[in-house]
Amino acid sequence: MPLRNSKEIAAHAGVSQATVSRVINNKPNVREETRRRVLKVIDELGYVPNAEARSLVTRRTNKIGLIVSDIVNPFYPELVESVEGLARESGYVTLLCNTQRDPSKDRIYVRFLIEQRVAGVLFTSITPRSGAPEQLMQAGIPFVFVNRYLKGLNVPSVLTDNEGGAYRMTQYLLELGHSRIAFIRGLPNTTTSQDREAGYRQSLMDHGFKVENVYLERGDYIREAAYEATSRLLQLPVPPTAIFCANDCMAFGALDAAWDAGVRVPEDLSVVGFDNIPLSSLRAISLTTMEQPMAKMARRALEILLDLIEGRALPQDGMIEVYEPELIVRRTSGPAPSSASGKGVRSQ
Amino acid sequence: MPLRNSKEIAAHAGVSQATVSRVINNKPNVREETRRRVLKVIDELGYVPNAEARSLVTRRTNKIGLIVSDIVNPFYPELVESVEGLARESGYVTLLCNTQRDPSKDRIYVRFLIEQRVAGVLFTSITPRSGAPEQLMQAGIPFVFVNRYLKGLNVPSVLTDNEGGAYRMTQYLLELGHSRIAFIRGLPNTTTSQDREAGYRQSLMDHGFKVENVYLERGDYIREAAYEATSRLLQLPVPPTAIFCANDCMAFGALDAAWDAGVRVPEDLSVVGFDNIPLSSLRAISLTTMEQPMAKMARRALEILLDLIEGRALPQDGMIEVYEPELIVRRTSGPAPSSASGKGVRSQ
DNA sequence: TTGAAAGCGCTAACAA
DNA sequence: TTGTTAGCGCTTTCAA
Repeated sequence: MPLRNSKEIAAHAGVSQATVSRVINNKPNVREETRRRVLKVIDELGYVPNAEARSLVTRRTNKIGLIVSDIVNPFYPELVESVEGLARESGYVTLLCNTQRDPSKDRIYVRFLIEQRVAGVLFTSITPRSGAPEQLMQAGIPFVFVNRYLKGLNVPSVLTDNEGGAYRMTQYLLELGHSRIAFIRGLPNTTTSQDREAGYRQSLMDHGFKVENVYLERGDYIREAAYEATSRLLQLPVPPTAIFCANDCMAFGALDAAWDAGVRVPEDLSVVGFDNIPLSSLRAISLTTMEQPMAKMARRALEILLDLIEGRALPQDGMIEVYEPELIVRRTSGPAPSSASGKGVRSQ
Repeated sequence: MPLRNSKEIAAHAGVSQATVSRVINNKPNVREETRRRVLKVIDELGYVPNAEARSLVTRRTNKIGLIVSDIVNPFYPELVESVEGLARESGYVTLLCNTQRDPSKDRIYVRFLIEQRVAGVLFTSITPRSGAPEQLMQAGIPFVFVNRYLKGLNVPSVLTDNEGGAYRMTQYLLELGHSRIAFIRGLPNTTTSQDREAGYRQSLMDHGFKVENVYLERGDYIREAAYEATSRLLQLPVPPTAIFCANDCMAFGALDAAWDAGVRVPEDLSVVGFDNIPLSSLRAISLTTMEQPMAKMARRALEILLDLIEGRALPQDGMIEVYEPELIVRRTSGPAPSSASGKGVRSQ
């Protein structure tokens, strides 16, 4: 038995379809007794209004698109939970789009979302030249960036001060006496990785150190790649005494690589990350990292999106909100090894 | 500038709306030249068909609902990725519903999904008496259970042999010489927790041991609760020598508690989990656990759902597929301490 | 091969 | 307070 429609409800209740519409939308000007009668029929027949038909005539939907690059990266679930939770509270349903770290999927997903006539889109993992923002602009659908953003585009964005955070993290390591600090990059095309690298570079330079290319590795924000990168770093003639990973996931990979190489952390090698994902606080990991207030940022980004959708705000130039990350010192970082002059840092 | 509609395309191309419809749906019986002309106009005007209007007339949508209880639990993202990925490949968009471990939200979400007229729903975290299955049945919307299921209801389900897995895990610990094995339950209303507990009990009994109530604790599938539970267990006059947690997340909490209590793992205490989430393989954790092939199970569950949706199958009695979990022995489990006769197991 | 017309389920003017 | 009517954007007969 398929679903009922409002015409059937109207017939059963002996009223017009318009009155049924007024009742289900809590509109005024319905006699109390009529309302009760209609509600009774709705309940008895198990009627559920059709949101698609409603959207067609009201020209508004209660769907929002959420695009993430890698739901399996423990960084994203908190963000997703936050967005989806607030969306539901606000009457919106979330269409999840997981691009599996493939920027070319952005276009495909955005096309999907436009077909669905979503009210707005939240990008957590935007990359340049995807064409996705242009598609949405042409369709007149508002969107907001969170986490990553695009430089030079006036899109409302909620960000962490990645450069400042990385600067401070690097400074923290320098103050511990480390002079050979490696950096493992995230995905090349992302502002998060670029800005963190910039902070790392600036901090080194400001403190009188040179950026050594051998200490720059690529990790693509994934654990396995960071494992490989760390293995390479540890085999250098003069290995680093500290490794700064552009996110926590990669730091986990780095810790594994150090473990397998017999390098003690933090005695021989300091490893630090960025994000402070929930697992980083496990006693057995206890990763030093920069905490991003992702839940808060995600909520704020959705708030802005809802303001845009519901006409409470217009996208203005430079609507960018920046949150400061916080240094969380745990047990994977420590003073540079005293014998830190050459191969001495390696215990194997 | 809002989006175009097919009428505008028709006008610009000098054809009827019906022809535009034929073109965008790749229907036959359109002259090649006409097709090209229409496609050109579509491209120029940036036309994107409206899925909602289409659904209204075809009476089918390409939306599926995915209900998870706790996206932040690292167990779920893999499942979500798998479902969402296959859904997109099959032309469906996924509406994500995260109940935040609150079964009463099931009803609210299902109502949402019915309003959206989703083509089908995948439950990963069903609990009894939510009313959600009944809602969907009345609406004539097919659904499938994966991970958790409901006994006595003939709903297609894709499951792990939780009881068998827990039985084998308990046996493994018994064979290591443990006689005081504690069990930390998951959420009470879930078949996963109940079945794992049943396997634990059966295994103890089959090997001539009694189930001691003091060794049964509640952990609700979350790390923090398992931390507390473990702390209590370790303070018992005769503490357990092994703790079997109903999922990996809780095992992480147990490891933290042991750490804080100065109890060595696995020398003084073995800790094992269930799931084999990606982080369990970290060297610093190295958790012994039962692996569930979640990605595979999720894909299979969605396949079944799509078969149901697209009429390739009917929900038959007992459409239940069971996968065997696999014991992964790592470093959190070891022989029972030889001094395992009283307080000796505690090092602090 | 193409077009005209009807209608999916709903809301919103307007009229009563 | 309630009903009538038109129409949102699309597909689908049926006829040409």
